[in-house]
Amino acid sequence: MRDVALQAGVSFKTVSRVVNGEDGVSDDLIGRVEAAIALLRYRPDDRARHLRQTAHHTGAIGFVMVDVANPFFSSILRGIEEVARQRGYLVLAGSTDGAQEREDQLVEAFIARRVDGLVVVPSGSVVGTLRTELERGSPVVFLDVEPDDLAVDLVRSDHRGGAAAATRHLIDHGHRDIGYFGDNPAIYSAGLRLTGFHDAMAASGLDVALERMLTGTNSAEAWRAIVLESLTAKELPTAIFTSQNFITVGAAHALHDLGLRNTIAHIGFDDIELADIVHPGISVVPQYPRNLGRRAAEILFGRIDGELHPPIKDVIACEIVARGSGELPPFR
Amino acid sequence: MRDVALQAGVSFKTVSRVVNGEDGVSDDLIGRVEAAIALLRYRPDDRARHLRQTAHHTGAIGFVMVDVANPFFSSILRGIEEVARQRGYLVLAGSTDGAQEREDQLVEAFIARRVDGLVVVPSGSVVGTLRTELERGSPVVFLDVEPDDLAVDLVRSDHRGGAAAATRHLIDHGHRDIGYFGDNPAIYSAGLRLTGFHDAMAASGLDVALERMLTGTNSAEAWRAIVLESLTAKELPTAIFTSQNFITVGAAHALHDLGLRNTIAHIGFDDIELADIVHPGISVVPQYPRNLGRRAAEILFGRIDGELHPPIKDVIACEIVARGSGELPPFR
DNA sequence: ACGCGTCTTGACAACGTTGTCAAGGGGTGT
DNA sequence: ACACCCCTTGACAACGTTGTCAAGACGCGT
Repeated sequence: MRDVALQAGVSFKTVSRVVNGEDGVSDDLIGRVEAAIALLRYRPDDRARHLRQTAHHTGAIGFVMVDVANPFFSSILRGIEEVARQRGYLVLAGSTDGAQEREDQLVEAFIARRVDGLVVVPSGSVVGTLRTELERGSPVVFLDVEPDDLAVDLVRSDHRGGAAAATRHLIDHGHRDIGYFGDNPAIYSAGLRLTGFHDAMAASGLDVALERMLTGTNSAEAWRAIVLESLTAKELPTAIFTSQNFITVGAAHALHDLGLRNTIAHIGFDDIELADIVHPGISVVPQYPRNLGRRAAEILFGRIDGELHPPIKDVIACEIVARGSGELPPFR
Repeated sequence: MRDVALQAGVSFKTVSRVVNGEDGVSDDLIGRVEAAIALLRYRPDDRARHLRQTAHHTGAIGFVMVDVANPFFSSILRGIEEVARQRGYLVLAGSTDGAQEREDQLVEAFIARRVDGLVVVPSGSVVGTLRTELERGSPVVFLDVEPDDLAVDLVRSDHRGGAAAATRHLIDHGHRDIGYFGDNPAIYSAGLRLTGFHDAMAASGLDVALERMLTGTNSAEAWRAIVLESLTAKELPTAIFTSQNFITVGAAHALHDLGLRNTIAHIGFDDIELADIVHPGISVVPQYPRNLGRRAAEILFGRIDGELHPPIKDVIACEIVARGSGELPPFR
């Protein structure tokens, strides 16, 4: 900016005025300054700009998720981005892979860059940097995961209700021996889904046939192997519930490998591409992640605008999409 | 920082020293400063930090893509993030939806925040803000799209070769009437894939049976309708090539709707979840987007580190994954 | 007791920008 | 001709941080 001022032969305050389109600058000077800007390829520095205007916002929000490569999260990100774009905001995003340490790093980096707010899918309980940030009063909206001891803004699907509905769906189709495959129940959503599964089983007085829970396994390939191995026991369940998109894909592959896709009923949490052209179609309890993201961003911007109402809890109901695999009768 | 200094009864320079872990501060003062930091919940401001150290880097790179919700791009982002994380870098990312205006906005916003470099999937020809940035000498790596008039670092798949191989694959299985579905060929990769298709057809002296190209259609649902409508003509092609993941999914659905999945051969560009458990499996020419992202980020960081070699052009070869649908014989 | 070096600490400028205020020029009303 | 006001322009401080340098305290050798 100094260079531009020198080139145009004006004070750098005048350059600032031109850059910001303030009026009260003569056409002559505007022309000279613009010429100098083009000549020197000057670009204003938002860091300095925001630094000076301490009261104002920085035009960026952060999104801390588990893994962008998971379409569930990238769709959420897309939803957040849509809302942010309308407001001229930028979204900083990062994947934690479920690691607390990485979550702390990301939150710290975002805060150091002075984002105006955060949408977070916490990895575990809310401790460390994130908790400090909440205490400082930074706008934070939780997504998918509800911290147990904090009153915060929250958007999530009804994991427990959805899982219970899915399980009941299998029971209603005559199944008694139902297997469950899910992430480590210490993960909030995974825990709730397991609880929902137990809810429905208990309500019908059924014992759980098979339960496999695993930590840190986030590829469909890994789950394929796990399900494959689990279903080679002599006593097979007549139906399975898979509590997450990668698991559903892995299990579908495994059932396919074993030639059991028409034998063992299957219903999954999260929707999946092509789920309706396989045969039988894969029945699921879909979430609508882009909407989750949009909603979270809307709440966040409300807070950024200074809205002070008590914490919002949006728990979005889940309904079953029946495509065939979840409606198979028990094979025995 | 001033407040922390006041609270601890030291100069703010001493606080700076403690925050940055410089030595030459007595244990007594370190203790007092740390207590004050905890008490006041102080967080350093990276904007001011980087502003002062003009020579140094800001620890962020930008990624401009078409749409994060497309797994192809979110996987690239993930790859970039992995490399960035190792270096302690943050990734700013944004979707353009293929709009030049939005691309300009994003590049401008990233530059205004002084990212150290950019990975870009340009929407059209390289004009406007991005071109100016290149001229200024900012490190930029192009991904998936090669600008026609610029010598730049580039990572992409061999769109033309891959499409030609896919088409030849169909021809080798006896097909003569082959239909093509793809994005507007003005889009770089779509154009090359169409050219590859034509290459293979021409090499075998075949006429193109059916060609549908569309602009701005980026949902599988929309493509399903388009393919559905195209395949109700009396004279059906015996095979189709779909040049992108959403199109492949849409076409698979459409073929399924028409009961033609076992009749019309089908091969697609980009891999797809579940492509191997449908029947027949969907043959594809996969890309490995996470690797593309990693590679682009590595080149970018090389430039950021000041490497000066001539532009790198990584054109990654594509091979066919045969799963059944691409190996169906002509039905007539 | 004095000079010297080392170690700790602080004062101040600088980074690139905007907010505040004052100075100068020109026009208008009397 | 003079007072007044408005319009344009610039000087300077401030934002939160780090780099530079100097000042003071302390220990050691003579």
